[in-house]
Amino acid sequence: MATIKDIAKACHVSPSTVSKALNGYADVGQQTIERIRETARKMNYRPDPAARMLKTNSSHNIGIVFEDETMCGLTHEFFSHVLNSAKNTLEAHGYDITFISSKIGGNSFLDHCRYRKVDGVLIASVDFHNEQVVELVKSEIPNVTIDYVFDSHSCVMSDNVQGAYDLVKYLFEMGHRRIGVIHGERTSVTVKRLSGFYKACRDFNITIPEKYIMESRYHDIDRTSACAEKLLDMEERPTAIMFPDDYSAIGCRTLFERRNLRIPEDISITGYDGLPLSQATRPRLTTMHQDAEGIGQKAAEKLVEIIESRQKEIVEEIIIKPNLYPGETVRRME
Amino acid sequence: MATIKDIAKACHVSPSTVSKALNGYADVGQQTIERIRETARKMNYRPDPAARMLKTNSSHNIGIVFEDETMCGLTHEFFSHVLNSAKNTLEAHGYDITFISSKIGGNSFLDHCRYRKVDGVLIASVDFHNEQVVELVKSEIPNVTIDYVFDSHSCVMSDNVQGAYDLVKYLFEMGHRRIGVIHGERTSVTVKRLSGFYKACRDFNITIPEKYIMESRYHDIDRTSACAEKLLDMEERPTAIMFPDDYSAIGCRTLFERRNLRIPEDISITGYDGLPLSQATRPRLTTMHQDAEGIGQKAAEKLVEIIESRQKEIVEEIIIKPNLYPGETVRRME
DNA sequence: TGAAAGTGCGAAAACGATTTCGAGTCTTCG
DNA sequence: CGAAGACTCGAAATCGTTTTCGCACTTTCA
Repeated sequence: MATIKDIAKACHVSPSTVSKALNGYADVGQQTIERIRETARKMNYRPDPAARMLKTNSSHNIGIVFEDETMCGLTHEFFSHVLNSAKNTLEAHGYDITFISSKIGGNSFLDHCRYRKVDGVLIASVDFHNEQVVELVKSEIPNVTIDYVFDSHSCVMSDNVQGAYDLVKYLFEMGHRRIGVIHGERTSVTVKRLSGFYKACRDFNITIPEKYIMESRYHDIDRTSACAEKLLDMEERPTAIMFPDDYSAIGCRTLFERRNLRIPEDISITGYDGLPLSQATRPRLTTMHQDAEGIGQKAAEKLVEIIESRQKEIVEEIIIKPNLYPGETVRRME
Repeated sequence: MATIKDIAKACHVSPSTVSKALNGYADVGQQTIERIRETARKMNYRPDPAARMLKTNSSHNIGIVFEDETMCGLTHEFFSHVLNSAKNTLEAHGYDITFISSKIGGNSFLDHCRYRKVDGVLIASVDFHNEQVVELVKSEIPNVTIDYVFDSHSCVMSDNVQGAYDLVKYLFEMGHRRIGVIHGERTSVTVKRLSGFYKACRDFNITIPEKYIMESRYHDIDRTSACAEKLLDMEERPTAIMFPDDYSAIGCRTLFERRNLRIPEDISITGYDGLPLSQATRPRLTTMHQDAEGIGQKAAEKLVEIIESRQKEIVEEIIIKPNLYPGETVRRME
């Protein structure tokens, strides 16, 4: 690889001048700049990231914190889409990504970030009350969170209040009044969806018995299935069940089948996420589509903006609206 | 962060000695070594990766090349499992991972690898005839390929010959004689599966008309669906159709439904991969399960072994056997 | 006993960039 | 005409390691 010295020699200037020409310093002559830039291009020069990192403490590398309770990591149906889109966006800006784990470079996320000198970090799908995460968010490292708001920090959110609201509204319009809800663990996302749910119930004058609301975990078919079973066992069972996510909704169909319940004739169900898969399986799932690609891209762009403007102050809360996929798993009640 | 100099001062030795003590050089006294190691531990010292990288040209970083024809990247249902498992294994060995793209650090995979000074690279799910890939495999960078063998290079393979063979065998035993095949693009994996398929046909004395074998692409529901449609339109249609992968098999169920064909009563189908999802949807898909986690882990371990033993010569072809998930999408013919 | 071999350590030169500071030349203006 | 300022540029220090080489001292053995 060509180094800065090679270019210096070729242009009959000093390495300092080359560096300055390449980094846009003001004290270099106009023709010199052009000459240097030209030969750098010709020699296919790229600054050595190690050297630059050593000197400037920045790596052109973005950390990704991405752990969920079920530890499914990269295989997470929804977040893999967010991640993939963020990755593509970051690459387009010349950033590589590094997965942040608390087991490398120290004992915490922050240690790992400092160790690898990431320029910024994207935080998604974790327990935002985790003290390691809080420490990272409050650190000197620029960060953008996904689906959680910290005070005076930028984040990208899916509008979960509206999403849950619209889903209930749809069920209401289809004639459902007895609606069961199985929700995920009590994350901020869950809280928002529940608030949307309750708001809709008030607006449409639906009264939901306490026992219709059950807590499970996202992405956990076994546990969610157990909740669904309890709902089905009630003497006055719900006519529709809202699942925490598409994956568990699809996974729970085993249960209905075992009980000879047809969907949607005997029981209506809804998911959440709008995975491609939810529309590929039969009957098509009624679900709330979240724009995973949009979320990933916006988050990445925001982070790059913060990093390159060198001011952590541009705080913005970007909200992405979900939209309903009507599907075929909700029956119209007469 | 504590540097090597801080430790040198604390131990009243020179930085050189500290470095040597930490890196296991022989010319340091036994007590000196212990003293240095102890204070390094106490001061929570970690070598600066940038400095180390600059000097040694190695980054404790593993590159991942992972692009498929449909460009679904991280969202690929099967490979995300392979990847996730590889990632976990590599992290346990202290390696970070970096996705290799041809758009960063130059114009090719190799450029990017050199730019980031990755210690090794894991190559999966790409077009192995791509000249960029070939260049990378033949380069000085240690690498392990997944599902493709290069001469005198290590790789981890799923036994695709056997897998396809066993799938046909199962269909045969269930009484099927007219078996349609929709296979993926002509990668080495496809070639192996086809050879397993033909071998089984010979062994069981099944004659398959030419037109029953159709080429589609992996993971491409639209295209595969079109192939399936042609098979269904034949005057003597197959009684069973083998799909290239679970995802497209599940996706194509829209087609059967549209034609009022019940699975498996009217038509039998099989997938390939054995994704969790294939067993969560109804009816459970009959498919060949590949141990994605095992593949990822083995590949990672092999790569680490090659890197740390510093000899590229330990060539090994690790073969992972798939196993049949009988499922419920194949009908027993009378 | 003297040379050879073995031990333990440090000085210093890298690796490839960035950045400060000063120096030299040229213009400008009182 | 001389001083001040603008404009270009380079020397050198620095980031935190690794690694070579040489030096001093001790042990071994003919």
